[in-house]
Amino acid sequence: MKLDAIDLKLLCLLQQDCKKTTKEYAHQLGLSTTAVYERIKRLEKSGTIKSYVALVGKVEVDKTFIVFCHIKLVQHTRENIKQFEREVLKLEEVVECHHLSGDYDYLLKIVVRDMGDYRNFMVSKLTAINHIGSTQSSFTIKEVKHSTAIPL
Amino acid sequence: MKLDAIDLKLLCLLQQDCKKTTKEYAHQLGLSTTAVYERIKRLEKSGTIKSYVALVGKVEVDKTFIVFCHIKLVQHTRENIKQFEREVLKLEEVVECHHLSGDYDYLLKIVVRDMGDYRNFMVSKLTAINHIGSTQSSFTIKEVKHSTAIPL
DNA sequence: GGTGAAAACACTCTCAG
DNA sequence: CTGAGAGTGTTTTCACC
Repeated sequence: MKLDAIDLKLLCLLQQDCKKTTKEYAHQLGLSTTAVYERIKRLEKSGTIKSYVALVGKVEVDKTFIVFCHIKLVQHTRENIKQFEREVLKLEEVVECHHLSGDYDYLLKIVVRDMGDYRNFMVSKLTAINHIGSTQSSFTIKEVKHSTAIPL
Repeated sequence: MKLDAIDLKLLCLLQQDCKKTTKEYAHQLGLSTTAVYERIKRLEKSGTIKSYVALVGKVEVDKTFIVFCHIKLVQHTRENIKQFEREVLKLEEVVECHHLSGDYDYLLKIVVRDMGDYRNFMVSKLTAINHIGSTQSSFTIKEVKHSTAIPL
């Protein structure tokens, strides 16, 4: 879909806070509420806006242990890749999984409570998946920045 | 703050979709709308719910090039670390920055349009930051999984 | 494509129990 | 936590620019 400058500005606002009133967005964009209302509906229907979600504080729910785990498969057959990805999707602790270029095949971002929980996750869930050759985990000492907004 | 089982269930629902009506959450939780209304307000005020945001499709806004960039600093003085982190926060293309354990010091997640834009970003923005020793970039071939929800 | 008003509706929020 | 009521925002349509 074609997006003009106002659409991008609106998306920026919605990526920061989606619970304001249409009136307020209209004010910030210098448009009428109707115009903004219709733009939002259009963005929703076109799939540009995928969903509206609540962001939860890691500290408040006691899930502050973030791990990045690089994974190498033993063999890169189509079947192995498919099966690995299917299994990873089932693991709720894995919040992101990227098929990467470079030395390692995959990068997983895992969110758990502490090192003990991570060990349990590794032993009973992750390494239970077939075709994994090797893994390398790095732990987040400090989350310097985290944004869910796509830069526009 | 203390969270009971209902709070966690409610947070799960809100992490998936925050635009439903209180009535609907009440129905799914088997409570009255008022009870759910007050729980949500409590979660907001305690900071457990940090914000409500729109999630935007990468494809639809033409920002499908995701890069993970490992960074090593030349020297780990307190001043270097502070300055590096301050500079990184200013870069809108960087959606995540983690201070990591292991070989490299930082892991950055960068979202741009294509390889050309990434090169520009590297040359004119990232490498302009002081104290960077070496970098290593991996490109996402496929985003297998991406969730903004913390597993609860 | 945008505006402004108005009507119908639904939800938020408060309060008494 | 419940249920009902008052207040408010959304949603839709309309005539018009």
